[in-house]
Amino acid sequence: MPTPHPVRWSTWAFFCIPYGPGGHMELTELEKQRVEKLERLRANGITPYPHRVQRTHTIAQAIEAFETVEETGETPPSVTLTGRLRSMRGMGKLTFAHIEDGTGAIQLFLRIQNVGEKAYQLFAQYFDLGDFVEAEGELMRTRTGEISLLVERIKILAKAISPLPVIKEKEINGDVERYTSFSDVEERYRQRYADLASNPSVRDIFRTRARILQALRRFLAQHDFLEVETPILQPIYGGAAARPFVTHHHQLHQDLYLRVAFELYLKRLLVGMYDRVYEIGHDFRNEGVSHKHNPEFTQLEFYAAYWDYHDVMAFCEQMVSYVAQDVLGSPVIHYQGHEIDLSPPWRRVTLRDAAIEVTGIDYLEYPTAQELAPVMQEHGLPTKPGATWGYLIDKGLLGTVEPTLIQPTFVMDYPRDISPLAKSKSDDPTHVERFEYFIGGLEMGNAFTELNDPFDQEQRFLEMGRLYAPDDEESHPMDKDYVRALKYGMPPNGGFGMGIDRLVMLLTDQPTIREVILFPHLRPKE
RNA sequence: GGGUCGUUAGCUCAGCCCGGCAGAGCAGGGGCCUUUUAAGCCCAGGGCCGCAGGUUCGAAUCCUGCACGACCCA
Repeated sequence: MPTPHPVRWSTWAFFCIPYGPGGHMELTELEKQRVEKLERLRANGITPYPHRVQRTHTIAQAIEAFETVEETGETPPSVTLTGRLRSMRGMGKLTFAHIEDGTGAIQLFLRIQNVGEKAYQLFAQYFDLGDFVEAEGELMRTRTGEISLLVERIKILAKAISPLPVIKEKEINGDVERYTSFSDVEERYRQRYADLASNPSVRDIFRTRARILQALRRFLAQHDFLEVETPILQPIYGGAAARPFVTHHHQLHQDLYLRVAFELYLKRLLVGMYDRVYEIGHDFRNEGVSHKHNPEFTQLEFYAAYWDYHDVMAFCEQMVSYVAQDVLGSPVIHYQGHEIDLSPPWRRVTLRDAAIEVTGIDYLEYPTAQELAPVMQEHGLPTKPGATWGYLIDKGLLGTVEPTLIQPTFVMDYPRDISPLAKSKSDDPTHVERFEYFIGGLEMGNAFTELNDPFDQEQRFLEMGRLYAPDDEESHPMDKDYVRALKYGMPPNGGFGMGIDRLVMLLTDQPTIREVILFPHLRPKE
């Protein structure tokens, strides 16, 4: 017996809920006025939400076409354009308006003598800012020289009931002065659709974001990387020191974790004889939110057989500067007042040297947590009771160094106990071949020469279990299947992770991660 | 987790210090207007002042708590 599907139920509900004005929507005064206009349109035999559209040109195409015929002296073309009404300046029997589509904006020039008295009255009385319209006519220039559509016919395509925030701006000597805006940060995120609809600069951020992802994929493809997809729902999480989200599969009676990293699955693929794989997708970390952290964020990870972390560094600096060049036209970027040159080679410094440079503390002189913690406290650096040596170095020392790393910097060679998946340095078993890299004071990513010795790997998982309690957020549970994979043999390889949101912040000069995520996580309002 | 600041009309904000009728611009409504572009002019309207409590004859304003947000610190 099939269970009733929720969609069925809502179809049923659809017939029970009174539809249209007087239904269950709560309307403001302004919205009620617009519903009234919508009803008046219907009363005049006009459907406010028609099915089909006749567009001959995008606005950008129309402007280009007009500029072409202006040069050749041909007759301007008759076009049908569509877009959202952005401004209206009614002057009695004449109205100027602007419409905007995804490609640009153009002025409409409506005269009663062209569109006819009835149509003009309907437009003037019942069309509002925010409505989508279709307008047909001939392109021309007004007396002030602005390319405009002299409208012969105008039709509503979709009525907007809620008023969009109106942004008025004036150009003064090339500078745009904005008279009002939609700027309440919280409301912009909660109603991102209204934010995007009224703030073109916000739309630009996400166009740039898309181009960054395209450039990354192109660069990786050019270097023979295969894009793959691995599970988001995982029975055992791993690959990063992070607290996971837990969910549950009802039929299988199985708890599942949303992945905190792709790492362990991607490296299984190297066992399976793919030499170079990468994945771009979401990681989920059940941690605090901040201007640099969203619980769900976009990550790039790649693994390349026969590389070590030096090869990964060389590839990383090439890739990031390629993306900047492709998207911004230059490897030199400007982030929050800093000029940053992404051209290779980037500075390489060991974690130890970086820590000495910034904090004055050589952590090798204090080889245990018991010795290091008091020294850090003397220097006014944060510590945590019960923290391991590696944790103190990572959070306390590196955390202090991080904001100073404005120009791109590889910080190399990390303590072993916070790096359970990286290969030890052959001349120093207390450290591993690992780097993190920093740009603009932001941690951009993490990489290592990957550990491929199954016995060492099993040992590391066991160490993590001893060092950290199972519910500790730094804990790293044993993944027996991953160890089993390593027993079949995994080629030596270099692995790499990068926070895409942070890269987008950098290349769009945004101070917070929420500005580069379309729908960032927010607390429920009530 | 701590500190600072904020939440007033659809949007952007003033009013708060020093308690006394709830304000402006834009948007919206009515009127005039056939080359405007922040169009203009005239008229009228629009509010749970985030929520709850307290002080007071009287609270948007002072006090306390809470919610949400921003920034800084941890």
